[in-house]
Amino acid sequence: MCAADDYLPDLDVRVIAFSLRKEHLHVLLAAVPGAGLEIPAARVGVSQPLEEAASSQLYRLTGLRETYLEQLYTYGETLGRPGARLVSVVYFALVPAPLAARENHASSMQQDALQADWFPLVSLPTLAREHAEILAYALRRLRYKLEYSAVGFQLLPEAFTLSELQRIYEMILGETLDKRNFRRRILQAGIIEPTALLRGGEGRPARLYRYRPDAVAEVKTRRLFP
Amino acid sequence: MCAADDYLPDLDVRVIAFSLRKEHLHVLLAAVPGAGLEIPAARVGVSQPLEEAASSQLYRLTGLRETYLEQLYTYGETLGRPGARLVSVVYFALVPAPLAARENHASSMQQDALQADWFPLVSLPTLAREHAEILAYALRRLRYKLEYSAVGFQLLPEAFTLSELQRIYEMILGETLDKRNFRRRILQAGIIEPTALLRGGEGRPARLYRYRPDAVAEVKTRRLFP
DNA sequence: ATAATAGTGTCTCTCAGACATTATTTA
DNA sequence: TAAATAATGTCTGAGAGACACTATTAT
Repeated sequence: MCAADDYLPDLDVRVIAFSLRKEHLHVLLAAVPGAGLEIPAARVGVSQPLEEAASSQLYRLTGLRETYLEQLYTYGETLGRPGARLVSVVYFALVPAPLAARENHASSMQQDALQADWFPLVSLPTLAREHAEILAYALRRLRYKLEYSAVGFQLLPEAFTLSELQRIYEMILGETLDKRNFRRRILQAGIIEPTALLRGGEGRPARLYRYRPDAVAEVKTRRLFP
Repeated sequence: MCAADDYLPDLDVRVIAFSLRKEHLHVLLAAVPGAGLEIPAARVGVSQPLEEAASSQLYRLTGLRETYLEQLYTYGETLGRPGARLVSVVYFALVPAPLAARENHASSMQQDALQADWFPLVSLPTLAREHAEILAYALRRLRYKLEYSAVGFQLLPEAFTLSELQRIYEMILGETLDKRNFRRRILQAGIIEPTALLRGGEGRPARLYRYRPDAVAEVKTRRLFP
């Protein structure tokens, strides 16, 4: 035991990763022996920046870099033993939907190493400690962010159709949107642009769009108050 | 030295307190011997919730409870020595403007105990380490929050005139607002209500308003994207 | 009476929201 | 040719933003 222990609670970094799989929003959760399902955690190395710890944890989990990652909140979790403290800096991440081909491939291999897996947000199992509340807060923030920023694209592969994009918005917001209004507004915003490609399938082929890398991600929200 | 030290950076809680003094926005800063001016910090007690540590720090600094307090961000600060880490959970607080009578009274007594004092945001002295950036971020968040929530009232005493309220908005947003539009919108929002009182002075006396305690603090922002 | 501050109404233009039909493909 | 999905335009109502004068008090 160390004298300073009184004031040095344990510290880790956790990542809530959202992704679309099979038309539903999923989260990445880790099965921790003896504790149940948790938001996956990682220790922070000496003189390792917090965000980098989160980012390399996300790489370990998904095999992806350069995904959207943002600090969410810092929780002082109460563990079972009295006096024991765990401070978790929680990040949330948006992981692009996999192309159909690699869906059960490279990424799941990475996950197995940490016993992490994707769970659909509808019909979620019981989580450890306060993790259900933390996750609920992350989802609220995601919904809220979707309303004033362009963050939705981070959940899609590089090229996507407007119908796919609309379905994402509907899925996260939990309501249906008018097709014409949706297209008008999303195109006016000037953050996506058409490509020369079409995607075939059942019905008329759809034009593929892509996110404009030069576009400002955050749109200035109209001030309303006052 | 303890074996776990590698993974247990030092942890504290800091509070950025904004307040209006003499027609300018001020911040509370502490002079730390050997380190210069800092955002005031407090240790977190064993099994003390983070927010409570911040809230009692704010009480120590200002003598006030029940002020607006919100978690801002968690920084891993780099100290001088290599390998040394300090993780700070930073909160920001809005402290009501003092009534003219008690301006240099009870509250400054409390501050002296911790060598903390109010500094105007215009013409700010040099701060320790990364604290200037952290403060700039807090100010951005305050501006942003002002645009979609009712948080501005937290900087005023219980009763205030519409002109005073408008000056707060102008001061924080750094732009002038139209008087008639301001009044129309703030009254339509239904979060303040007139009292029976007037405040005299030079010129026509102004009606006093107060924040409606039953009002929803956060107004739903019109979705814009898309 | 003059200086200082409080208080009040209208018009225009933009944009969100509601709404139905045609176009192109595969089976 | 039927079924499936993509693509497109207009009208209306609400509200943001621009704008100038009258009212009430102290000096």
